[in-house]
Amino acid sequence: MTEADFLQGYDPTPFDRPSVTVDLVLMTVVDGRPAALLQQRADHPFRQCWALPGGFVGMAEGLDHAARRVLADKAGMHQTGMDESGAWLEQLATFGDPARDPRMRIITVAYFALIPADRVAGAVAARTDLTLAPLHLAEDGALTALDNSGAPLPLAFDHAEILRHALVRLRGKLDWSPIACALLPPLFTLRDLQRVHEAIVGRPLNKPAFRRRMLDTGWIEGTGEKESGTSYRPAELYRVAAKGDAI
Amino acid sequence: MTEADFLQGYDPTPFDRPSVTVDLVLMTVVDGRPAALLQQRADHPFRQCWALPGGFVGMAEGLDHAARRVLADKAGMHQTGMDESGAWLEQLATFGDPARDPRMRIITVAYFALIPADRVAGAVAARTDLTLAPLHLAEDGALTALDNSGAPLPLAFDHAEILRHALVRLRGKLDWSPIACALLPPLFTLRDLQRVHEAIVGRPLNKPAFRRRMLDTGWIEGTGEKESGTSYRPAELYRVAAKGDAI
DNA sequence: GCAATAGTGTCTTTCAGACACTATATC
DNA sequence: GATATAGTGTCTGAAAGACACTATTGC
Repeated sequence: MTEADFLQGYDPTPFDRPSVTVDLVLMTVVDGRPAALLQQRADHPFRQCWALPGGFVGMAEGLDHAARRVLADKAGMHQTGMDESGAWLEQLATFGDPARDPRMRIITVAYFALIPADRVAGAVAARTDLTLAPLHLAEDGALTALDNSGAPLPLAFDHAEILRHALVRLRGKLDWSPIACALLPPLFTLRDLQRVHEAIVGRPLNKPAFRRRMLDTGWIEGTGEKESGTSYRPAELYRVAAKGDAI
Repeated sequence: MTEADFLQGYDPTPFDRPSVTVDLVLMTVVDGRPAALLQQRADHPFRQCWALPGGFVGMAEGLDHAARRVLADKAGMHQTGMDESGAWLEQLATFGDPARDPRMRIITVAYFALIPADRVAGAVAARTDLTLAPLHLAEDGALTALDNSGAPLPLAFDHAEILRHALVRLRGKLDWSPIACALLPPLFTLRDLQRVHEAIVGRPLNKPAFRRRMLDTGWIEGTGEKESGTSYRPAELYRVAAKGDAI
């Protein structure tokens, strides 16, 4: 029997199957702190709790595609120019505890997106069910998302755990990938980049050392242009280098 | 309506769903090279090709549990003592291209296990459909699994891609986690550990520097015991320290 | 003593942190 | 010129690579 014959007679129906969703941790930096986009649930379960934007994976749709769709639709972003302009999207991990959703067995593939704060702010301001919640990682590893007053937000499902993974991953990749550039506009100064790094690692960094390190990596390149609108010496504008390594 | 009421009336059936499997990259070091356990397929599709051991995720079973079950069953290992003695198991990534399996939509969560070579060798020798294939990562990033004669093995599905991810992950974690110790017996010498590191990174390492680095991390601790059976000066035996950090 | 490897002392190089200094814009 | 920040020169200390040396076992 050839493989083609085999496939023609194959019955794919006998077993019960879990549902598969994609959840998106859309992170950015607001007021010097890492923050994630959360959506307040209108329905049970976990009504009124805050959840990551997500959606079911279509039967003919790849996982990355589903994540991109959630980024464009549910997260309230406009699809226009989302990918070209350097939104960082990568798979984070998959969460499949049988009890993680009380309705039914749902396995979720968590993704991790980075976008400059100003690109998200508009969508958040236009909708009351969305918020950019600052994240706080305690010494003991517990993660909390905070509201405007600094009080912890109630999180739905296992989303606190997913957020924790995302923040740990973001911190871990800072030193060996140009990931932080995805949180800045296409043109940025080294000061801007340093502030993003400081927000994520949670402590001040040494200026000359940071500058040396960034320029040595080859991740970014100077444009020769300078920023404008400052009342002091304007800094040079940089952009992500064409040969920035992926993954 | 309370959440309990909602759940009682919830109908989880309406949508079509993908199948979800777990695939296991069981890696070890053989003859100074990284190698992975592969199983030759007896059936279509990809008959005669080599595949990662895997299995469907049960409806009431967590992902980690499924991976552990595959490690114990399909990989031909005996369950006895598998976890206590430090087999490393962690989630790698999830692969869900709609066309990755010609039968139907199967999303697979890949796991990554590390076991000392001698623990796998017995199971492999006892079965003709299992092999420990040395892995070769080319300069251009392409991964090939080799047979005894050094010829590339034909790999099923997207398993070459999964193997590539596993080897890249293993290399990346070497420097900041005690992961390599999982490829050695409970007691080992610093020379053994260095050889494992050299096998994975693919180049010789400096002895004093390696020794300093390993002892400074606190990942391992000396036992005071020495190896026996050598015809030269016996080396001290080390073990993984009790406070070795996880993740 | 010989062979073989374990384990260490130390020099050099490299790189991060720290600090002070110079440079350049607006006002 | 005052001010504020950009950007750099240089010292110091920590850690890696390299090499040679001493130590300890079996034969």
